[in-house]
Amino acid sequence: MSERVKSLSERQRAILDYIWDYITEYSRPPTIREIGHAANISSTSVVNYNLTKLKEMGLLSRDAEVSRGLRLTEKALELYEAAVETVRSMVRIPLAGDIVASQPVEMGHDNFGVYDDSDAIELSTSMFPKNTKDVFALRVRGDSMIDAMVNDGDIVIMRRQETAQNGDMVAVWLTPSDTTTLKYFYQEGSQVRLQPANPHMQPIYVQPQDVRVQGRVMMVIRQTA
Amino acid sequence: MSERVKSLSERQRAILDYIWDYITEYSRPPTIREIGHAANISSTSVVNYNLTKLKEMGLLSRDAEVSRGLRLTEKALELYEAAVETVRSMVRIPLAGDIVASQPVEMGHDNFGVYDDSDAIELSTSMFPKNTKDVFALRVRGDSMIDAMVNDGDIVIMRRQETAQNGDMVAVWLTPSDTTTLKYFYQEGSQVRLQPANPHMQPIYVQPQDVRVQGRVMMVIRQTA
DNA sequence: CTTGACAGCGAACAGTTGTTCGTGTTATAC
DNA sequence: GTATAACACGAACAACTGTTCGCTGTCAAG
Repeated sequence: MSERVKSLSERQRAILDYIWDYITEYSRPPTIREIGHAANISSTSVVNYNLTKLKEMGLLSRDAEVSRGLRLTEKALELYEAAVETVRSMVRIPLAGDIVASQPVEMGHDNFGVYDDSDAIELSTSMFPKNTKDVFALRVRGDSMIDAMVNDGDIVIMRRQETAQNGDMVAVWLTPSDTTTLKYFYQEGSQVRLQPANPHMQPIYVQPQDVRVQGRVMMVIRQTA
Repeated sequence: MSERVKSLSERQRAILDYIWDYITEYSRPPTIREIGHAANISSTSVVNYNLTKLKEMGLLSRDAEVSRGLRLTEKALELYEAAVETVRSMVRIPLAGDIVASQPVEMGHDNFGVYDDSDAIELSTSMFPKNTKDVFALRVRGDSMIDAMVNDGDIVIMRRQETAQNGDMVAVWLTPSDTTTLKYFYQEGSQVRLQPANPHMQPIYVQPQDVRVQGRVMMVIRQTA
């Protein structure tokens, strides 16, 4: 995120700052000329030029031929919005880290409670009636879990446990391939069937000693807006 | 407060509603003519007249001689955010029904607040900073949306709106094939690109008149335990 | 040295936008 | 019946606003 910001020219930074300030103060986006005046740019075309640049960086979106047709994107808002977290009476689940296919799930055994407060997921107790001990959230990195219908950026809420019941969706560490995947777990006779969430995909069968259950997936959340 | 609201004429109510909806959707206030068009008022002066009335009632403030110089006051915001205030800490979203590929999304226009309490999703407001008007949840039936990485039984939380910004994930009704799908929306020149959430899949290109945006997908939730 | 990308300037244009004015309609009070 | 206020209409205007175009200057690559 911040490396993108580094590439901002001084002017673009000033423009972005002004847009943010203006919206904060007036609850509406500024005009091109207002931006130009604030950034000491005499020509509207220069403002337009830099706005296009900012748009290409994904920091704002524009509605063509609409007065004040500017909007800051989520990416831009992140730069300005400090954590406006307020304390609420509900389940607070630490966003403990990332989950990637190439390494085991990090189980924050020791650093429990050391997680950053701003990085947490809040869920209503009605959706989480059970106790929340050993429950944590992980953000999925990469699209290696896409076969489990879990995408890059999704948040997986799971409970740490080393065993699984049939039908549980679990995060498992596969020793032979050294990979982490999310699968439905079925103990069948002497072997284990790992069933992808995507019903169009075929299950894989592994030996119990090659499977290390890391935790049970309780929920997958995908925020698109 | 409410006696003041009673004194709103039907037109003023429509205008205020439109301003609220517009700001929610576009993050900028509408113009006088946009208001007039939405409220079936042919003359800008009539809109101006009613805006003055609304201002006198303290429901909005205006910046003279500034395009889109409208702002809703706290008093007006109360009218729309009242529902959220009661719960305070979380948002209660009606589970309005099912979403299937073979028919348009059902939009519960009128039965707002009449939904069954047991069929609702509760989310923390920290995950949902915006207003919750026209926000509802649908349970996905069938695996026809699997290409959008949305599975049978998943819950889609969406906001009803008929337009989309580039990059929004939307539920769209495709006229030629009579199907509903979830796709990322991109207006590109004279055509629309619908990008599947699964990055391994190819986008489809359609003509704007063949696409009917039903709503914006704000979140997808999958409960596995 | 030349070229091309990048950044910027100023001017002009067409469409948009808030404002104002004269007029018409309706309902209520006197 | 008429006066008054509230509400509405359409037209016109000046200012505002996004867009486009030709041009200049800088600077690193070839």
